[in-house]
Amino acid sequence: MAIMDLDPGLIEDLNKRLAGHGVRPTAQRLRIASLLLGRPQHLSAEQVLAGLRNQGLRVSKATIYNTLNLFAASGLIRQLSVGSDRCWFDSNTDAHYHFHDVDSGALTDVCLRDVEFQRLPEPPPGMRVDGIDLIIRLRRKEA
Amino acid sequence: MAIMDLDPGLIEDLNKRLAGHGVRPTAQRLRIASLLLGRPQHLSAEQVLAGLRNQGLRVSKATIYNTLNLFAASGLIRQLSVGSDRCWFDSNTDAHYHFHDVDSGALTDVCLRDVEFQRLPEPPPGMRVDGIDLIIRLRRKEA
DNA sequence: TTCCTTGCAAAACTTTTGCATTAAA
DNA sequence: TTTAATGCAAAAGTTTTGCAAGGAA
Repeated sequence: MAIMDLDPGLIEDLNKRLAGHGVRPTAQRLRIASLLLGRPQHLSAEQVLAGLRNQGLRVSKATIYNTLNLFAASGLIRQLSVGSDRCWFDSNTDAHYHFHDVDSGALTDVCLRDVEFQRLPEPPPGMRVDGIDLIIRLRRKEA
Repeated sequence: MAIMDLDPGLIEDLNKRLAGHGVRPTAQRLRIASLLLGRPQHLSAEQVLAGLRNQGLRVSKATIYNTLNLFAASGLIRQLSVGSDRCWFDSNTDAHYHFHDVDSGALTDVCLRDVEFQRLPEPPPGMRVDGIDLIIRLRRKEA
């Protein structure tokens, strides 16, 4: 399956997004981008690898990690640490928060305006706030 | 070094804390508790292991993980996921939040009353909020 | 005895690295 | 031609598991 099998308009669009973040758009990167960036979602490296291989593509694990780390460093995606094991790559880079269903592990976005802070602490001297990670842990309601 | 080398009052105190959480107070567990629970701190499993071995104790990695997981499950400590790699065990179980210095990796407590929410989202139907993890990422302020 | 805890080694799992090959500028 | 990206395998790091031995109830 060649990169040309993707919709040309989509390729063009992803090309611009990658280039706009200083990322050279290679075939593998476009593949990964087309899998991940299409809609807001949270995928593990393993899921991205499996998704591409299900399309019949030949991709290596190293390239997956290289690319996901590159995307995260250049601001195309966000890396989330939720459980203790693997981490998640979030295609939604708008500021937002998360619900975390502790039982199922599921992550759901919480949009920015559903949370308002009345008070936040001053950062220590010489430091500035780089971002806020808010995870609302959920459990099933007892009867 | 026997467990008796610990202050008897401390042992008694830890004994009660463990028992109060349904954890049988064995020698190794008391050792780990005395290292971790004495003051608010964030330690990795590796750090707990090294701390005990520095005291000349013979402890296995499996026991460290067994015990830390048991402590976390019984509410004696909290497990934190911050970076993507290892996780941290927090001896402070009071509700609180964290600063995370992205450059150094350092974690600092933010006390409950330094954060106030004006609005929080409703949990999805059938779910209840189990807790809120708030991590304020910090970077050095540019000149 | 019986059940639980511990140590040790090995396994499992996630992520990174080294290096040769390939592709792109 | 020169640099960067990719695949593969191996390595590194963290956490879990299997099992035998030891301890407590």
